[in-house]
Amino acid sequence: MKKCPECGDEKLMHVKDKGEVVCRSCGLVLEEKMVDFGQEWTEHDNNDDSKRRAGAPLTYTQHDQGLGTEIGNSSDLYKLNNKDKFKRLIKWQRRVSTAIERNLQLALSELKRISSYLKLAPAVEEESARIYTLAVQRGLVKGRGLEHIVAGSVYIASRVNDCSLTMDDICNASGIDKKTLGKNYRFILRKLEIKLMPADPINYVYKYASELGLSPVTQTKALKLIDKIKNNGLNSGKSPKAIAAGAIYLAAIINGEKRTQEKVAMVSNVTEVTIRNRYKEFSTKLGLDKQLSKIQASA
DNA sequence: AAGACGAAAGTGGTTGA
DNA sequence: TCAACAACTTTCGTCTT
Repeated sequence: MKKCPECGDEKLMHVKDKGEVVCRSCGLVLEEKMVDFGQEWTEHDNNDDSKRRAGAPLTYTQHDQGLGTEIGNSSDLYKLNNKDKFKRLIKWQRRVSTAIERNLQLALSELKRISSYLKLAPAVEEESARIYTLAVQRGLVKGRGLEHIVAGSVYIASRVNDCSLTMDDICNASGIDKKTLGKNYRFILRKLEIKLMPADPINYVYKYASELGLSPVTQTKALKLIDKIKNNGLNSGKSPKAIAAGAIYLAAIINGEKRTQEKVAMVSNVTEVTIRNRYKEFSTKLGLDKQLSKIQASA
């Protein structure tokens, strides 16, 4: 059993889908982004080639998924048979591949641009490309800006993958205003019948806490608060950013690492008013107000 | 002077008729 | 499609430390 080098505790936990191992007591991240490079099948005898694959993996980030084949003009067949037939084939391949593929080429280069600007994880980029490809195939891009659908796909992919990108981030990267992005991503959701879970405040806690320079203890305190908030149904209908910000503000005070509302508002992109409303609500409804006024009295 | 507080008015999203 | 509603924002004056 592994121990946490920080506090020596053995209670380690896996954070879902993130490939991280975190110490339950102090919040230290021990391992992150673990990838298993081994093969995913068991080899029973050395001659079993049935599951081996060849070639590059399929990817949606290339317009033909990396599988494109072109009719060449130097093949033996070309030389042997009549040339007219092959010229016609080449011509037709070009024609057929134009509409959707050219669109995809353009869109994917836009996606690459956004992706590198936001430093997206490859999995998120891949998912964005997949969603976009589906959208094109269903003809959703017709009559709409290509870049709008790209931005929408990126937003959906980031939500699906629980990475803490906000609409504002995507807007900055793509130069599209929030209203348009909102319209388009919901349009894609509806047409592709994708169901989106509300974003989890927990994903924002890691980000905000590190930007505020808060200790791991405070971070885990905030996570525990969010747990309670969820159990008491205080999260429904509220913005996950606001919940994370409020919980962090409260956790920081309780742990004697107080940050000003202004600073928390800065990193979380919620207003001080909202942080006040949330943390007040949390402290009263979770019965922390007495503890809180004690701390504030002694400060 | 900085930070916290809360009222008032406005915005955008959701829901239900 | 429209109205009602809660959450959130913006702005601003006041209070506290």
